[in-house]
Amino acid sequence: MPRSPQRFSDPIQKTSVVDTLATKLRERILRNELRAGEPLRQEALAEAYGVSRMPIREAFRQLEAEGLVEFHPHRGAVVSAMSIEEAEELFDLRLLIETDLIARAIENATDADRAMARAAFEAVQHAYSTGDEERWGALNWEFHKSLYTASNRPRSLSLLDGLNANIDRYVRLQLSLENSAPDRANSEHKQLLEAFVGGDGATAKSILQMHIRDARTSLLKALRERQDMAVD
Amino acid sequence: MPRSPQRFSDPIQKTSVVDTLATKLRERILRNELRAGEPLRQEALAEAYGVSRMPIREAFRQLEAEGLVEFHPHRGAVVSAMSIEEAEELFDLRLLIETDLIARAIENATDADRAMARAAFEAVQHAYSTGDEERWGALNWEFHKSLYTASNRPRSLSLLDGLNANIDRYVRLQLSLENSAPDRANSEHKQLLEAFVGGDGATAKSILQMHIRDARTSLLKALRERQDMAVD
DNA sequence: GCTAGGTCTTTTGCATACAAACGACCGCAG
DNA sequence: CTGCGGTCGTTTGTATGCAAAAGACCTAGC
Repeated sequence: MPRSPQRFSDPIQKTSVVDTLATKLRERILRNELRAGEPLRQEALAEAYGVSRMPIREAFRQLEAEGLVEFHPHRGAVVSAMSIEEAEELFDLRLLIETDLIARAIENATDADRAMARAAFEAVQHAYSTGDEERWGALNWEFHKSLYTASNRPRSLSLLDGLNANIDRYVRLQLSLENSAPDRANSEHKQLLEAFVGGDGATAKSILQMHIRDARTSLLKALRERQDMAVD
Repeated sequence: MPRSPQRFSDPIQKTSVVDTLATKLRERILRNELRAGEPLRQEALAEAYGVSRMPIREAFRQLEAEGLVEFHPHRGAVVSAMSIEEAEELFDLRLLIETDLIARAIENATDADRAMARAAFEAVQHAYSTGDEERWGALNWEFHKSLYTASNRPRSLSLLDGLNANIDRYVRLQLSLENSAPDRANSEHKQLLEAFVGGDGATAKSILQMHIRDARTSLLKALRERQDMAVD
């Protein structure tokens, strides 16, 4: 029942079906539309997206590697569980890796890198001031990444991308519970940008450390307060 | 041409075909039997393993997520490239994460954990003294992991597992070039074990730091000396 | 009433089939 | 000789089909 001769109405379609599916499913998991523990039926999803089960299965494998899905032989895939412990652990990993990267990045940063960081900063600010929460999360992460690109550490960056996706599940949950988080984050971002542009590695590192710790603390607090409805 | 009624002669077969394939392919990549840049033909591998292309593709996705394979739409999969820069980066990540974990682990370690670490240590020693190089690598990693299990950080551990697999490609290359690496590693392991068992977090952390840095240095040296034949 | 076993249904796992994409080769024109 | 376009072979991408596993339900025996 799918299979129109040309599969997409959108004329330009760069990515493969599997990647598209992975992106769509990932987004639904992050939105908590597909809840933790929920079984992912291959046939049902295939029908919903108008594809066969094969690309769905491959997308599952990808999401499994990202940690968003668990795949059990002969028992199918489920959205992976969330827990406060995991959130803590994810933040600690971010803390370690990001603070290391920002120091390296500052060593190598050129004017172009600093300009990019400033632009990314302003994009977050803008989303923040217009109250575009949906975008704020993504732009927030883009800003952080802009501070690390000059480190020239592709592997660490893609690892962080993965961590961020996982953390995003918790952050979105937090945003749905309480709204104060972006306020502090945004004021801290300004300091962070200044330190980065100023080229002071040690200061930037300690501000970033504080920044991530603050985010961690406020997230955990929010999650604990609504533990019942939030995780599991 | 595959498809005998029951697919495996070996009576007990816990894992799915995809996992088995992923393991076999991973091992071949680590052994450098499948060299960096080498294209992985689905049909050829399927025939070689007596399966169809579907599980092969799924195994590719898994290996891609582990960083051992690159998958390009409509152009197939190739064994991912190696580079000295990547080796450096991987070691730096290990350094960050492992030193953090060992401190946490020492906080929580029980007698059972310490006993496990000692047992793992002795296993490496044994492989070392019998010159069983093939096993030394795996046991070496098992020993390291035994120092971190008490940290109760499943996510970090599986992340490290992935890093280790990638590093293993380089380490095996090093071992094929020169043999001195395990000597120093083994003497350092003893100190490491003592510090861990002694419960002194700061000391253990700094010994581990040195240990990983030494491994990093000697690996990079070996790779640089034979850069031509080694990477790429 | 509760457990053990058996059948039926659902769902997965993998094989196969076919269409579309890519790349190599070849001829042709400049 | 070189660059360009078309054709063919190879390889990938995805749909479909079928066998086997897992789980639900139902019955029978204790």
